[in-house]
Amino acid sequence: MQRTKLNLKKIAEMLGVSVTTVSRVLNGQAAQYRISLKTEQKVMDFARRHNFTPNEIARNLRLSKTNTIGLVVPDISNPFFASIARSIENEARHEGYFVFLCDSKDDTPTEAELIKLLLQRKVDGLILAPVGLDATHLNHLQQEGIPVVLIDRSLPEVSFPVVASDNFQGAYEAVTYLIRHGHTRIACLQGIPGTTTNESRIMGYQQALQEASIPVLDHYIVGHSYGEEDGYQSTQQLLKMHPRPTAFFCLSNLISLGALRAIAEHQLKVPEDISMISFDEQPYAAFLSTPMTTVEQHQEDIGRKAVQLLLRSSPPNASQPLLLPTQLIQRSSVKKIEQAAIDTEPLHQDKA
Amino acid sequence: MQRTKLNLKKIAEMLGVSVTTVSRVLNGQAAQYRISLKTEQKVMDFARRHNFTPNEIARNLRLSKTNTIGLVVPDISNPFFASIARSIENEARHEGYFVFLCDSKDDTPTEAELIKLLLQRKVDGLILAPVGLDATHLNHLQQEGIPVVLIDRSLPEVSFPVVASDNFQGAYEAVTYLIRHGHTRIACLQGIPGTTTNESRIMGYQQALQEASIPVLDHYIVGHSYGEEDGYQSTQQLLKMHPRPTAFFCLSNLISLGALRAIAEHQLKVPEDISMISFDEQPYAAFLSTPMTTVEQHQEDIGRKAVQLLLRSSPPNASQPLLLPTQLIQRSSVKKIEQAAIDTEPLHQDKA
DNA sequence: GTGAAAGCGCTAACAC
DNA sequence: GTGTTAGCGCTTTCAC
Repeated sequence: MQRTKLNLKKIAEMLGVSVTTVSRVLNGQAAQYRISLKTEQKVMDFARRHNFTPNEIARNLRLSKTNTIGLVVPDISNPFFASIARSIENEARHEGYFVFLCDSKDDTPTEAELIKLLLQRKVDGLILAPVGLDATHLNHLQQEGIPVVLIDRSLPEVSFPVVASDNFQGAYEAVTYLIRHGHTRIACLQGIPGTTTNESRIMGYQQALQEASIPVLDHYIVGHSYGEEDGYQSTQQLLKMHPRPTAFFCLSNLISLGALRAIAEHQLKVPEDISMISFDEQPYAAFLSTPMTTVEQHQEDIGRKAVQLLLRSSPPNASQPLLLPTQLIQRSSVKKIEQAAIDTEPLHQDKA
Repeated sequence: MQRTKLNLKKIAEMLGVSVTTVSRVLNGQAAQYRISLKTEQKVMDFARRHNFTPNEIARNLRLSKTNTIGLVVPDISNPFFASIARSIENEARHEGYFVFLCDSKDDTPTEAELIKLLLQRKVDGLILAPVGLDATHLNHLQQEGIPVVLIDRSLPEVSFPVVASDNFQGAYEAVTYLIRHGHTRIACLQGIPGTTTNESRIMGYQQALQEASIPVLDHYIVGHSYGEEDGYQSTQQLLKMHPRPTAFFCLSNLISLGALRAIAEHQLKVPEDISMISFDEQPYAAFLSTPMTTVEQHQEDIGRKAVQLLLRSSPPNASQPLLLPTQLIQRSSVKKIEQAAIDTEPLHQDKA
């Protein structure tokens, strides 16, 4: 644009005013400091003409505030986190913040490293979807005095505010639905064992079974991660069992995709041979070879709430996790099994 | 951690050395400046014990370098861009950069605003997937002297380096494939008209038709955006036509989802009634009610190349767009139509 | 081997 | 109404 980069000082010199005045005008404090309209115009005009805006880095340093937040997610290519990221970016920008996107690849050391670097970068806040197995690096964080909000997953050892779906309730409803359709041999294809999200869902699963007096079989709970491959492996394992489960409860969209792949390889059909319910609603769920019954989470809400909590919360550490409701979306991946009759009162609302 | 935040000066005082020395040690320049091992150890130990790292913002200001890059995409919740974002974040971090995630919502003014703010934030580089209809704000950018790389879409008026799929070739192969399966009434459900990505695909589509001496019908090219709803509307429109197209070539994953919805509503089946090929391979493509034949793009490569180009390119403006090959993934959404025989030599490799 | 001091560009307390 | 100036925390030139 111009030979030498502009700055407040140069502008002040050129305009014959002081740096202070330029700064004030540019920050919209002209009125507040009773700067004459003439001076204000002069500065504004110049800035506009030369397309000048103050150096943010200098402001950041001076004000000890960067207007940035760090977002760390396990996998941004997972549509679930992509939606959350979108919502967070949106909400943050409305508040004048930019967000650093970081992908931890579900690896705790990477997560710890990212957090360290973000702090070094002086982000004003941190939104984490932690891997969730180890909390030592998070405990460290507590003393840094920087606002932190956890999303999706949490850790018992840590007392940051949490925004997540009501995983217990979502799982409970899904499994209850399966039971009402006559299923008793219900497998659970889990995500990462030991993480709060996973455990809440498992508890919902178990609770539903127990209430129906169906024994909880440990070997019906399989899997180690939320990925596609894991769903595939878990299914291979489950299909070998005798008696075989009649229904799969998959704890993520990717797991269910892996399960579908394995089921197809075995020439089996959903729901004729295997009934299925999957966590995470997806745009394509309705168009799968068998439209999938899903437990929908509201990513928009999770993201929005997380930012609001981060930016507005007066108490740095909230106590109660903010649990957002899920919704069971009924399609046709669950077969009604005859021999069970149970009561038939409607429990869930339809959609789609 | 400690009462008053540490900084170089305080450390220097406490250790009885100068700020310079502390800075040098912490930057690994101890050897270079022949600092005594004793001093070095003293500083290092202190830093480690107090978990001290230099304030990045201050460094940024001093060095006029932020080690950040801005990423602007039209929709981060679109799996296509989510994958690219992941790849970019990864590659960038390997190079020591952080990335600001920005979602333009396919809105040019928003895009322009974001770019302005990112420049103010002094990002070291910009990776843009531009909306692609208006280039005025990008022309502006040219003079800022900041490295810019465009991905996915480009603009004729602008001369930034571009990394994208070979859209012409991808479309050409897909449509040729349809033609070889006997289709002549092939509709194209396009994205945003006037954008290079869209036009390249349209040209590939037309070229394939022309080579087969099939007339190009303007009213067979429908749609205005890459979204699901647009695919739905376009399909409604196409299904009303007489004669009806026998094949749909959809220019995005979301468009094809919308098309599937409309087709289902009309009680039609893929591929019996309508054959389909969709741009963008997706994990679920194989599990749709009819496994979808797709044109796969390599998002990983796009992201990686973009970062490399951005960070390594000596010439600020590259000339030739970097075109990455696509791959046709054959599944079963294309029906063979009898009355056409054509030659049968194999043209494409299979996968999945 | 080490240090003093200038300055990156900005804001704000304090003057007048 | 406007200006002077002291830093924010760091790097680096130049000096010894």
